[in-house]
Amino acid sequence: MKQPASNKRPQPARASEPKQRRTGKDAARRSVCPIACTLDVLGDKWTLLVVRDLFAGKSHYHEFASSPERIASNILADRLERLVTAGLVETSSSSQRVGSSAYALTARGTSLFPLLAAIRDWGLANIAGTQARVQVPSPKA
Amino acid sequence: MKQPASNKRPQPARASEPKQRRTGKDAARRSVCPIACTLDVLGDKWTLLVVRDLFAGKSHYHEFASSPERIASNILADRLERLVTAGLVETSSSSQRVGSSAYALTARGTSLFPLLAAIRDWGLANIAGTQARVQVPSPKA
DNA sequence: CACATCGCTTGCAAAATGCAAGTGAAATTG
DNA sequence: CAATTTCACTTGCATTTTGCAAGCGATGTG
Repeated sequence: MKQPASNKRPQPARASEPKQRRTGKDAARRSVCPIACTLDVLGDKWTLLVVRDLFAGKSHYHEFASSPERIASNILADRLERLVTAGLVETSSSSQRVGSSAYALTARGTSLFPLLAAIRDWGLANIAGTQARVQVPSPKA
Repeated sequence: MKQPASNKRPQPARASEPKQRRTGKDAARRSVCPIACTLDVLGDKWTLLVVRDLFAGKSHYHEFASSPERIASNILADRLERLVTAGLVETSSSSQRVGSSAYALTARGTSLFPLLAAIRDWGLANIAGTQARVQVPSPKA
């Protein structure tokens, strides 16, 4: 126990602070930085792959699940739920099944295209062996 | 124990396959998709914040550590090491300390700027309360 | 109506993360 | 120049997230 005898900051300990751990779905925003805030939503290895698949025209659970990266089923369900919560994806209940069946990007989700394109372009230019597949869904094919 | 009696795929079990778990630092590439490959390198909540700080001119460990998001020390050390391994960052041994002291983006690291800008722009446009700070390091100030 | 498929859940082990507290060397200070 | 402070990390540990396999109910199909 070394106590340098000064420099103590005993932290008054307000009794009603829940000791916020910065993790979990309800984690507080880390800062006001737009990069940090975007990463709070999209910053992991799977979310943007689901978005990529949505841009590629996929809409069903098993289509996402059968992408070459083989996302685990529980992770996929979690990411879809988060994307819906974040307002980037909506479940079109066209066939109104029990579980949600068809997913689609919202307008806000579609606005991710430049971001996704920048990531794709960087990968193509900087990682050997990568191949482009996703195309811009041409407005008037 | 319900065994549907058919549809069994007993997986011949080649004795010499190490049962690759797709996690850890040496995880294999998940696909040839440039987006997936980029996320293999940058896909987490912290890596791009370190890159952001590097673009903002920071170069020392304690500068990254004192960013508003308060990255944990062990995570910061890990991310810097990965960035160096990935060839995006180098330790300039200008003052040749024991621990590496000054970090800087390599040319490949600098090429991340459009990606980072796209993320920043999306955040600014789509997440309320975000504020831009990072500026393009003007080539001829 | 047996069976396959779809859209998820569940259980569990392994890995990553968050946090606090070191540690050792260099720089600073008295 | 001894004492302290700062810097750049490490370490230990609890909690959370991930990966993987399996299961499960509700359709769809032959």
